[in-house]
Amino acid sequence: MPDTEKPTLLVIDGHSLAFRAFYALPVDSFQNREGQHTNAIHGFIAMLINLLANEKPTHLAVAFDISRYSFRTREYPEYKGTRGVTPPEFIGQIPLLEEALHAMGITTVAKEDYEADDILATLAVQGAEQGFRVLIVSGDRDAIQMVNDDVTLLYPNARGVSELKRYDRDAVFERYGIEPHQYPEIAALVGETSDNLTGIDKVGEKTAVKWITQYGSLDEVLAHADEIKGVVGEKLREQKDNAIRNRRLNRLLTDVELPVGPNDLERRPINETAVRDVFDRLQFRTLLDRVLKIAAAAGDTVSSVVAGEPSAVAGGIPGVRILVDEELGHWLDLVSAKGTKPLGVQLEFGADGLAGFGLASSDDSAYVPWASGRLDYTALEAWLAGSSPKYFFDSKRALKVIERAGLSLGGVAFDTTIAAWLLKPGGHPQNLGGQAYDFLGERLAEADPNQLVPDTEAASVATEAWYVLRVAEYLAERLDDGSLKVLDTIELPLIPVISAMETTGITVNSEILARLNRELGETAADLAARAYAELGREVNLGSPKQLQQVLFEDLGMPKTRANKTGYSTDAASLTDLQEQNPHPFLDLLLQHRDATKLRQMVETLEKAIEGDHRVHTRYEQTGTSTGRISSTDPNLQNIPVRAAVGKEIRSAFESGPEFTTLLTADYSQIEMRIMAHLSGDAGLIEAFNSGEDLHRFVGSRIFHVEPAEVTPTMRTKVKAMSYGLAYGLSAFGLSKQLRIDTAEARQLMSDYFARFGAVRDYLRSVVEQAREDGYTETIFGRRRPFGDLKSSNRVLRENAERAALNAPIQGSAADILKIAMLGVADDLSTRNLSSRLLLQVHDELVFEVADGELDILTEVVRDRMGHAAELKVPLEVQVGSGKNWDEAAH
DNA sequence: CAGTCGACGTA
DNA sequence: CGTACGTCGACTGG
Repeated sequence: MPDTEKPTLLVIDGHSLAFRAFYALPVDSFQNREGQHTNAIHGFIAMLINLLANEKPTHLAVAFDISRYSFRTREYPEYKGTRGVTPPEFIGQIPLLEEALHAMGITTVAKEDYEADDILATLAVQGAEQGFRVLIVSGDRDAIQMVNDDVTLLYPNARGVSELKRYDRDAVFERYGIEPHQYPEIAALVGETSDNLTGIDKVGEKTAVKWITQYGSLDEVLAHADEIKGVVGEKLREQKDNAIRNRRLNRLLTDVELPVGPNDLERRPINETAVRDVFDRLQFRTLLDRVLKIAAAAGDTVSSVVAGEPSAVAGGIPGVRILVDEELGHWLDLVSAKGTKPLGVQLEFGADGLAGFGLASSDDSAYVPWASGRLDYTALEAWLAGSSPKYFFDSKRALKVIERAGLSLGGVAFDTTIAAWLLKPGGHPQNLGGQAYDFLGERLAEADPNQLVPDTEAASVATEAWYVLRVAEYLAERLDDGSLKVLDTIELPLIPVISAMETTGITVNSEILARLNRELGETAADLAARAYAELGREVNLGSPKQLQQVLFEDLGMPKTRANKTGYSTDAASLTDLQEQNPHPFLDLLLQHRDATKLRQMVETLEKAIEGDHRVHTRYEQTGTSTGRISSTDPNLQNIPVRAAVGKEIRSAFESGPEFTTLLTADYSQIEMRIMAHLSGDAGLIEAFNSGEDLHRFVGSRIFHVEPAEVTPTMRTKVKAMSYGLAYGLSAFGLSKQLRIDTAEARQLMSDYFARFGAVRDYLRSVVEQAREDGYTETIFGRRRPFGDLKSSNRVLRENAERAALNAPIQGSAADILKIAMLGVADDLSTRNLSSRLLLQVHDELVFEVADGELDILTEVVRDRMGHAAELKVPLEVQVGSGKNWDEAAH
C-alpha cells in the first residue's frame, strides 16, 4: 500500500515537548489571571496545531511520564540524576495541558514505571505492524532508534518546538552515517550527559560511528576490544561496563502493556464546551480560534461528551489525573484549598500492600502510584501526615496499610463505613459500590471477579475516592447532630486506638494450650467411649439430628422444647431431661460437649498464634447494633472464664517479653449503674452511693431485712432479677432461670418494682419514646432505629421492645468504655508511657504493663475509666494485675 | 461449595 | 417468653 493511503499515527512525548516549549517561550509573557504560568502549554498546543494541519494524522496520542522515576532509576539510581529540580513556573502546567488535550478529544497515555519514550516505542511498533505510517515526536535523541521505513521521528531543533526536524532512515544515515537501530550503540559508547550516562573516555561520535560501521554492532566492538590500539583502545577495555550499562538503559521497550492500541487512537471530535472552558481559563484567545477552525475544517460535529479520558464525562465524574512529585503538591494545595477542604481518599492494594492512592475533590480526581522507597512523594507524605481533612471508606484499613508503607496518617475526618453504621447500625456491611448505589443511586464500575478478562473495567481508585467524598457528604447531611458528635468525638478518634490494639496483639503461651488441647482431647475421647457404651452403639455426639434419634426415639425420652429441626438437645433441655428421666448418657453427653467445645476453642487459639507468639484479633467497629465493638479471627471476647478449664485457658494469655505483668480493669455493674442514672430511681442511686454490695442492698429492701440478713438464696434471686431487667426479662423467664414457679417470680418482680418503681417507669418510657421517635438514644446521642415496635406481629413487636429497652443501656455502657479507652490512650501517649492497651471485652480493658509503670498505669486507668462519664452514681473500677490474664483478674 | 441451624462461649 | 456478639460442626441445596 502506498504511504499516502496509509492511516497516519502521530504519537508525541508530552513531557519532553512541553519542556522544550517551556524554555522556548518567555515565562513572564504567559500567565493567566490566577497567576498560573502557561508558556509550556501554549508552545505545545501551537506545535500540535501545526502538526495537525501539516501531517493530518488519522490517529493521535500524547504520552506522558508519570514520574521522573522509572524502572531505569531502580536499575541505576543515577539515571537522569543530573537533572535539577523542576522550575517552579513549570509546575501545574502538565495537568492543565492534559486537560486541554482531553477537551480536544486527544487521548493521553501514561504508565507507571515507564518513560513516555517506551510508550512511544511500543505504539510505533504496533502501529507499523498494523499498517500505519507512524510519526513520533520526541525531544529525546534515543527516539532515533525507533526510526525505520514505517516510522519517522520529528525532533525539535535548538530553537524550540516551532520547527521539527524530520528524521526518516535516510536522514538518520545522512546525519550519523548509520542505521537508526544502531544509534543507541553509538550513544552507549559516547555517553549521554542529559541522562547522566557516562560513556567511554576519549570516544566521541566519530570514533563510535567508525567502530560500529567496522564491526557491525556494540557486541562485536567489545568482542574485538583487544584489537583496538592506542589510548582509546585502553579506555574501551577499561570502561566497557559503562557502554554495556548504557546500552541496557537506552534500549526503549516495545512491549509495554498499554490500555490502548493504535486503533483506539482515532482522532475524535473536540468537545467545544470543554475546549472553550479550558482555553478561557488559560486565556488562549488566538489558539482557541485556531483549534476551532481546525475542528471545523475537519468537518467535526462538535460533541459535548468526549470519550477517552476527558476532564469531565457524563454523570459528572471528574477525569483522573496521574500525579506525583511537585505536580502532586501543587494539585493537593489547589484542590484542598491549602488543607482546608476535605478530599476523598481511596487506596489501591497490590500483592504486597500499598500500590497507589486515589484522591478526589468534588470536581477533580487524581491517581498517585506508590512504589515504596521512591523519593518523589514528599508532598503526598506531608499532606497525608498533616491535619488536612481526609475522608475514607474504611480508615482503619487505610491507616494500617499507610503505616506499613512507612508513612503516617493524620486528619481522618470522615469514614463512610462508620457513618453508614451510625445511621443504620443493624445494616449489612457494604462495600463502596453498595454505598454508592444505596445512597447516591449510582453504579460504581466494578470488575467482575469471576471473569478472567473482565468486560467491565473497574473504576480507578481516584474515581472511587470521588464516590467516597460524595457518599460522605450525603451521610453527613443525613446524620443528626448527636450521631455526628459520636462520630467525631468517639468513633473516629478510636480508630487508631483499635488499630494499635490489633497490631500489638497479646502473647499467648502455646505450651499451655497444647497441654490443654491434649488433656481435653483425652477427656472427650474417654467420655465418648463411655457414652457409646451406655447406648451400645456409636453416634456422632456433635450431631443434634442423631442425638434426637437416640434420645427421643431409641431411649423414648419425653420431648423437649421444639426448634426448627425437631426437639432441642441444648444444655438446659438435657438438664431438665436428667431430672425427669435420669440416664447416665445425658451426663456423659453434657460433659463431652463441654470438653469438645473447650478443646475446639483451645485449638482455634493455638492456630491463631503468629510468629511473634502473639494473637492479633480484629476488632469490628461497626459489628453491632448497640455500639459495642466485636472481636473476630479469633474472637477474644468470648474466652471462657467461669469454669476451671476456662481459668486455665486464660492463664495462657501472658504479658510479653519487655513487660512485667498484665493489668485488667473492669467496670463493676456498669449497666445497673446506667439504669440508676437514666431512671433516676432514688433507691437504686442510694444503693450505689451507700457502698453496700448492690444485691445485698436491693435484697434488704425487697425482703424487708437488714442487709446482713440477706441470705445467699435471696441474693441470687435479686441478682437474677436485676440483671434480667436490662434485657426485658419476663416473669416466665425469671421463673425458668431461678427454677421457681411463675407466681413466685411474679411476686418477686412486683416486690422489686414496689421499691424501685422508677426503674420500671423508665424502661416503659424508653419503649414508648422509641415507638414515637422510631429510635432509641444513648446518653451520648448514639441512635438505634426500631421499626418493629409498631408491628402487628406480636413476636416481632415484643422482640423489638426488649431490644429497645436494652439499647440505651448496653449502648451507653459501650460509649463509656470507648471514651475511657480514648482517655487512657491519650494519657499513655502524653505521659510517654510504654504500657499498652491490648484487649477490650465490653466492660473490661487488658493492658500490658511496662517495667516500673504499674502504679502510674493503675492511676491512669482508674482515673480515665472512673471519670469517662459523670453519672448520678459513681463508676466503680476494679483493677488487678498478674503475670497472666487469670492472675490479673480479681 | 456457600449458606443455614443448633449449640455455646463471653459481656 | 432475656440483650449483644462470633465460631464451630453438621446439615442442606446446588
